Amino acid sequence: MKTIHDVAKELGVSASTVSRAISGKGRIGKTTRDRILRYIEESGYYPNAVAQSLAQAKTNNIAVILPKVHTLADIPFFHTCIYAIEEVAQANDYDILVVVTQGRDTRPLERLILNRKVDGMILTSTFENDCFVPLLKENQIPFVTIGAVPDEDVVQIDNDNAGACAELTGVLLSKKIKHIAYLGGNMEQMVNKNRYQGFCEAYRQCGRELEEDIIYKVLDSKVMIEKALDELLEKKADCILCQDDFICNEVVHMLADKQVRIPEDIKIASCHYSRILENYPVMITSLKFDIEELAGTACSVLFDMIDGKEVPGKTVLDYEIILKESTK
Amino acid sequence: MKTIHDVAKELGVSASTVSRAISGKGRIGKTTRDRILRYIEESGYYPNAVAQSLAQAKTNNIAVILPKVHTLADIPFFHTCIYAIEEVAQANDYDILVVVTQGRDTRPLERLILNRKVDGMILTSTFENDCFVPLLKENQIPFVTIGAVPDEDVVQIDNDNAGACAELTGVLLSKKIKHIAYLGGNMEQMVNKNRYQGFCEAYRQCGRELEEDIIYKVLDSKVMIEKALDELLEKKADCILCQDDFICNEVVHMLADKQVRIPEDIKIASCHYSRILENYPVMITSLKFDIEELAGTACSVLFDMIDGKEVPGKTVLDYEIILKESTK
DNA sequence: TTGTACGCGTTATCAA
DNA sequence: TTGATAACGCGTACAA
Repeated sequence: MKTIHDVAKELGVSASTVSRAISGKGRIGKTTRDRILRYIEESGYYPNAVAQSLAQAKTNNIAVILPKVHTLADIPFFHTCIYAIEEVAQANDYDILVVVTQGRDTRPLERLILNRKVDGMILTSTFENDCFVPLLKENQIPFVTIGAVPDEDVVQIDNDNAGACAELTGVLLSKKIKHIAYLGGNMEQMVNKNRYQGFCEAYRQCGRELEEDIIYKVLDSKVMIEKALDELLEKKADCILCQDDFICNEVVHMLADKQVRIPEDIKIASCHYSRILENYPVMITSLKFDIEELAGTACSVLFDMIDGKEVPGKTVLDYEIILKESTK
Repeated sequence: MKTIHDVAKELGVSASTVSRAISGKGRIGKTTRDRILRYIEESGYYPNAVAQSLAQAKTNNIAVILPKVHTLADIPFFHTCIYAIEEVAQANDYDILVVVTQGRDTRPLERLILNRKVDGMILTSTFENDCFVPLLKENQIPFVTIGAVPDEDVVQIDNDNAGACAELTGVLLSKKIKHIAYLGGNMEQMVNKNRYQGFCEAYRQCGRELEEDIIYKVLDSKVMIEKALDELLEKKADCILCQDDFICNEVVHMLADKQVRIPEDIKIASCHYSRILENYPVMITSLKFDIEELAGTACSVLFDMIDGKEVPGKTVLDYEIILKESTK
């Protein structure tokens, strides 16, 4: 492989002149610069990224931190995050390094921090009591989160989950619906917590009392979902608001098994639209977020941070409410 | 950040001694080595990966090349690839760099090659006339493919798609099934080509003629699938073999719309089991491949290549035939 | 405007 | 067994 010295020698100039011609930094004569640039083009010289990284203490890599997920309902979100981030990164001459973390195991992240192979990181999942955030702060790693965190001085990009859920709930309440059951799980995840807050907020705004007996907040298995479902059907709920598509998916199938019709017997809405919802005979009312924009924005903001620019502490993105037959 | 020289100075030894203590390479006294190792442990020194990369011409990174996919049927496969590769990489002290390519656009790959940020690559998708393979060969990049390629001297890890499809077809033929319709799309993808070959092979082995009029090989849109479906129903096919889950998914929904019952009116089988198949009222007969093993093996083999070890030209992994009610 | 010399942090070669 | 020194390839003050 050809080095900058080879080019310099072949052109009868010094290596630093070649370096300047490439980077555009520092003064350099127009003639020589053009000559060097042309020669580089022809000879196929390309700077060694690793050597650049060492000299400039900048890798042009960022890390995308993913949680370990396996359910069909969760996969598309992170898939879209990866693809959207990769696209923005590519456009900015960055590469992305993907790291998977499991639960509260911080070791993969610690290793990544020690290795210093990246200039910044994107957390694609956030928890109320997040163990990754303090680690990154301590080590002064530039990072952004996709999703909210309680910590105010963390740069976060989020959809307005609370607002969206409040509006959706409000719409449901404004219909002739009497009893909305809420089916949620894993309240440590910020997204879920915010959605539930929005749900409560809508009740407050309408001056209605929450019906605690048909609110389920810790459903983390199919068995629990089914139990909750049986109960709320018993209690004559006339609508089910599902916190995410995993729950929604289960509910739709269980209702089909039980011969309960949507929306004739009970209405259904989900707080997240993923493609999995396209697979039902009945279209589901849901909240739709632009994940590409979410992740792409997160990436752009991170690059600004790395460049030392001023960035907003929190970027809140919009949502859409998709009304379909499931709540007709 | 502390460097190896800092450690050396603080310990009153030379940098090279410290380096030897860490790497284990070269001779070093037991006493000094232990002393250095202990001190490193306490003081929290950690070698700079970028500097190591430069000195050793080894990045300890590999790239995972992904095609741009968006359908719910395709996403889980690549998701599992990423996660499985990341796990094996992590265990071998490697990091993975994810790059997305679109169609036959080789620029992302060219950029990656020029940058030399990785020691090797994994192609997660293969085509009959692949434009990435020759590029990597020319540039002498160590790489493996997940999926087959015609080029014999490419190291490839694949499931026995042809064999699996042949066996599945054989099973179907051995039942009282008379007319199997074949629904396929995008024959440039090696996996699809091999499945079709398996399908044909099964007919040959049974001494039966292919029924060309109910074989569809270029279905790349919902409209085309629906047209094919109408035709084959007209022609009294009694079973449909779907080349992948995207097609299977469409077929299942279209049949439901048309009030055609599975398996009473027509039987269905798919050449790929993904979680999307779990979402139907009727379970689908299908081929099941262990994607984690597939991708994990690909990664291990690549590491062996990078280490200069001898590796098998082609690794063929097994499959399972899952017989369900859809072909009862 | 250009060239020289040194630093980035590590490994490897060669003496001692 | 250990230490000095030279790579690895590039960027950049500083000098010319």
